[in-house]
Amino acid sequence: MDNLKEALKRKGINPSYQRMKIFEYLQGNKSHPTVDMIYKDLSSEIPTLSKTTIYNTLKLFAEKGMINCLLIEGNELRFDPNTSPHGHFFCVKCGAIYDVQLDEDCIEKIKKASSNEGHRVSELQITFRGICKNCLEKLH
Amino acid sequence: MDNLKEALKRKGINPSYQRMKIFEYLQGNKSHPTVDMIYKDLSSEIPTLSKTTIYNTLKLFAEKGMINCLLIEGNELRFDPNTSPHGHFFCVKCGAIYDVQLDEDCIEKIKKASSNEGHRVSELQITFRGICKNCLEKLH
DNA sequence: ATCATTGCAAACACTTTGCATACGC
DNA sequence: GCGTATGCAAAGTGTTTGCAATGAT
Repeated sequence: MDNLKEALKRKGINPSYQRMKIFEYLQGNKSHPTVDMIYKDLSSEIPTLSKTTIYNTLKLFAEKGMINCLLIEGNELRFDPNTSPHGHFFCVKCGAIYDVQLDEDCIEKIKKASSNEGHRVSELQITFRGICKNCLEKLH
Repeated sequence: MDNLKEALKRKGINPSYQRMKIFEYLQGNKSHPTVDMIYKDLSSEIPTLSKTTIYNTLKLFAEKGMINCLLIEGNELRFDPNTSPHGHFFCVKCGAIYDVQLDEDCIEKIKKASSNEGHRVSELQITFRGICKNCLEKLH
């Protein structure tokens, strides 16, 4: 718990109990959870937890560059503690989201395509949609 | 108007007045409009037009592969009549969305990265965020 | 007459806001 | 004690649904 506290402090974030718990949850959960998932999973441990706090906390984390907000499916935000450049595969069948490692050269090349048109690119989101490995196997 | 009618028929879509008008609007408007933009722009011409009809029509067009639905910013769907593979640049300052031409080889390479992990990719969305050319120029 | 399309109103789902309470130094 | 963090309730926003009215053949 102390290392969580230190990690938040280092980012200039006051390490309250809720913030530490949400941060811990994100670290141990790479499934790109929604606010609702975080709420459901943590409210047994923190019965008074409110969604407002989760929204506030995630917004704060995102502002400090600790997590990325993803808009992948429907109207639900998802949160990703992995801020290194990578893509996401969304399974239209089961709704799972997988990280996809991408070739660095390709990412640079693609970023340049946009810069070349005169825009200043700060972020790049690459999202795949299709049917995931697990669902494909179940079809047999 | 007749060529619009034919285009819809060819796709197996009953060419009602509303559908033709919405299709025409999309053809002449490459700014990736939202439902609200379409509604505001067309309701002067079609005073009885309802958003439900726009939603229904766009859903139908998307199912027939005539347009793509984009989830780029906030919680608003955007619609793109250009179904060839390309990326989108979203300006965080003015909200404009630009098409970005992408290197075909790169797209193929990136698609493979995901297929290699065992998933079956059917769609790929590439979205840039940053400050657009116009806004950069205004900063001087 | 029949079937598809339209469009209003209500329901929904996710997010944000306003504000009073509780917490921590 | 004071400033920040929390959390309830209400409002806001985009989308979907239910269903009656309309339109086309």
